Amino acid sequence: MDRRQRKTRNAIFTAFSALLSKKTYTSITVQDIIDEADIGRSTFYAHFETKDELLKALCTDIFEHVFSEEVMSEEHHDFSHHSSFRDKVTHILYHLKEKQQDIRGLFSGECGEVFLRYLKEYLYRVFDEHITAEDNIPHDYALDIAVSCFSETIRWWLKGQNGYTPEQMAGYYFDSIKIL
Amino acid sequence: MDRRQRKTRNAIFTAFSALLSKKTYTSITVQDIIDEADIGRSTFYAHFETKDELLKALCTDIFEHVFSEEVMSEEHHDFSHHSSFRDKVTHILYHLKEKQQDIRGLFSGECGEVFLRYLKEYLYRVFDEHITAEDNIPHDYALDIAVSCFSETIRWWLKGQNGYTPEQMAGYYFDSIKIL
DNA sequence: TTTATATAGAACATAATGTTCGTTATCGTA
DNA sequence: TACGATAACGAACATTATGTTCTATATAAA
Repeated sequence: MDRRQRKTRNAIFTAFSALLSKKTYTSITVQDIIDEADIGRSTFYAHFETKDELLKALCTDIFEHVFSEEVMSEEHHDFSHHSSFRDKVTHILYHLKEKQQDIRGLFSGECGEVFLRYLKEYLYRVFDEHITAEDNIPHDYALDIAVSCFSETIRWWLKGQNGYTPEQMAGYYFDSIKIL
Repeated sequence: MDRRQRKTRNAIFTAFSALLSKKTYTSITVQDIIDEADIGRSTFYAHFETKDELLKALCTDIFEHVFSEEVMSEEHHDFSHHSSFRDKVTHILYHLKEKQQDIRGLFSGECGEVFLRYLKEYLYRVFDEHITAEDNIPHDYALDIAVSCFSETIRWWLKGQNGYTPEQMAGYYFDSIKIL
């Protein structure tokens, strides 16, 4: 990828993230992004067909980090092997904490729908093997519940003052759901 | 309220619901609603300032029924007294089933965000007194989990072929969550 | 019947989207 | 470092949807 393209793409992402922390998704116009990123109009459309595409690209960008195996900070190194499901969950929470600035704006408002759908797509893949068949309860229902409870846990965590550690949140999560 | 107003308002609601089952919220234009409802342009704006206001009004309309005490069908008469929390939940599920045609379109797509926020507002009020303090788990977190798991239960239920009864769904719900 | 008001519908202003194209700047490479 | 490719610029334009205004007409309530 051309250095100019990388630079522009990055400028758009940064501008978009900054705007999302100031105003709501629908109220942000392409013009706003162009002004904030300080790029030409046609340049924006050369990169993204629509504002929605940009949102999706930003989500993909974030999730590629959040669900990566790599270890960023020192402190959560212990959970990176994630032998157990609980360790895996904790590992994801550490990654989310690192990206919390970018994520906060995405959770609320109208783009929450898109963001959540993407988040859940990833979570379905990760959680699937860990949800074991329960008596009477349909498997896909149990998976739905496990996934949406976890995304709700993330939302609650990031929305607050964030005085809780990833380990604590994993604890709350596992203490709330019977089916885990 | 003038009979003409009632008629128009109803035509708009019906048209909007019909459109929602065909296409997505953002792709629906005011013009689409006007055409479908067969009303004049200025008439629409006399009733609703924006498409979002219409969506909110429709949600309010539906929830006023869903969370009402009244009993519609015969079969769920037994749950209308809702002495226990479980009975109350079952009662709500019966009401949701009656409105399922209107609700399906609202759950998916971009208006899902708005619909869910409204749904959860009601659920918070209903559930609050039934979520008792647990050891270690913050009360508002427990409430969040209870509410979002229930709305996910509803989503899962209405999305499927709906071969499950309200009683069964209440059962699944209570069997999934520890904190109830 | 009368009075009030809701609706129809055309015309208009506004605002955002998305495209086009000639020019300029920057990149990767020979 | 010079050259060819291509990305960015930015003005101009077409298109589309929004929301407003106004007058004539139809319908409701009394």
